[in-house]
Amino acid sequence: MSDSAASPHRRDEEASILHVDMDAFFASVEIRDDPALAGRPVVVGGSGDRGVVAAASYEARVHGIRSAMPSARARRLCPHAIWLPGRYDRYVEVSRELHELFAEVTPLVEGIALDEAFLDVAGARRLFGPPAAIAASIRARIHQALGLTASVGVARVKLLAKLASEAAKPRVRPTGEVEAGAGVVVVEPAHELEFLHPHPVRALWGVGPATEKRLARYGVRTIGELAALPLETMVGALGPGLGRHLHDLAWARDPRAVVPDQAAKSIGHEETYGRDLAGTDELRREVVRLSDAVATRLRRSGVAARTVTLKVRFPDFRTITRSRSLADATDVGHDVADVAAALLEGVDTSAGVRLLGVSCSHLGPPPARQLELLEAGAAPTDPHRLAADAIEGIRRRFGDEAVGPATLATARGLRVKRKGDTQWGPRDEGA
DNA sequence: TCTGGGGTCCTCCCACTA
DNA sequence: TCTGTAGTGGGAGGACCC
Repeated sequence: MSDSAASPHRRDEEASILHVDMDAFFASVEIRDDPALAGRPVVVGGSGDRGVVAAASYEARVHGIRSAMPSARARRLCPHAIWLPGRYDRYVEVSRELHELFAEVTPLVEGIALDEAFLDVAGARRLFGPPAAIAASIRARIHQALGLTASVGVARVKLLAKLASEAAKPRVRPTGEVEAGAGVVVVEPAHELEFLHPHPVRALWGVGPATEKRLARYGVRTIGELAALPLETMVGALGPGLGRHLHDLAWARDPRAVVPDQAAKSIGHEETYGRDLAGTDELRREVVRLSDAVATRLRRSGVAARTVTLKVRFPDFRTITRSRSLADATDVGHDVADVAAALLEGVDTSAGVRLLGVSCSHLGPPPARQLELLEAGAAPTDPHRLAADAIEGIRRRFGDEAVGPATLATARGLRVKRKGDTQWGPRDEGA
């Protein structure tokens, strides 16, 4: 038997993928920026009744508070917690600094969220040593440069690197004490299944509440139990796509590479309102506001969209989407709003509206650039586009609130939507 | 327990076309 | 011309991720 047959993986497939995950990121940034918060239960998230927890310090987690938990429940669990609304722009800034540190090690960085990324360090070994040493040094650099702590998982494939970083994190003991984490956990290729199989199926990428429930009907609760199931059974239970995918993951087969700088496939905004919206005028105004924000981001990203999707959530939480594709791609707020408003007209909103969303997909080069390709020097002649160009120029100089659709004007200025301004739910109207 | 925002991907259905 | 079929793209919705 050859070496490659005796071991589960080829020798060149070493553990060289890192998953770096910041610990309680948003809360930690707040505590770092205001040391008076240190050691106290800090919760970042929407403080209103319809908000959710974005991040909780470990002192808050001791009380059972977790991210994505409804704020009302978190408040009951820990009434004396310190609530912060979150500063999205600040987290983006810190995340950028974090990525600068990653770039010192490898260009192969795939950002997953503001606070986590995969790094492929196979090519960095000659300069920086084995992946485990790179992981420890990145962790130390983050602490030294940013004053924040991270947990790092190292493995041959993404799935295992992610589970390893989770295993490296601090945790709350049942006694309520916070136990420091290992900081770095390496899953050696020879011990992958031993590490993977005791995890619950929910730990697999692609298994949420619905799939977990379906698997439970087959008596499958752990990844090891899932791995023991024949592939045909998995395909029968979950369909060919998901069934095969999960079966592979359960055997530590995860072919996904670390892919840096992936272009966005859609750009959108949605907002849950503190009170349900009613009335055509109010809804239409919100559609214009969301469309304006989406179009602004399209233009700043240098793309135009062919499909506009409107999302409506009713007071009973039923959610529908309606979309329409255009003959020509657009990045003009007026065009997006026109389509979104037409879609809204086809929806019965008499029961009220809890959430509205507008998103754009099928992204490609903007019309001006398409024209340029055909006819160098050609200028756009569409009046809405000319207006949009002018608005963009003014906003770049004087800020987003300087100019915008007339329908958004109020006595206190323009009500312009910004990314991250209601990230974790509507603001507490009493606050 | 009463559920955010910004995304991606997959599946199903339907209409159109060859 | 009609019918069956397969491929394709749009639209809708569900599941999932952080």
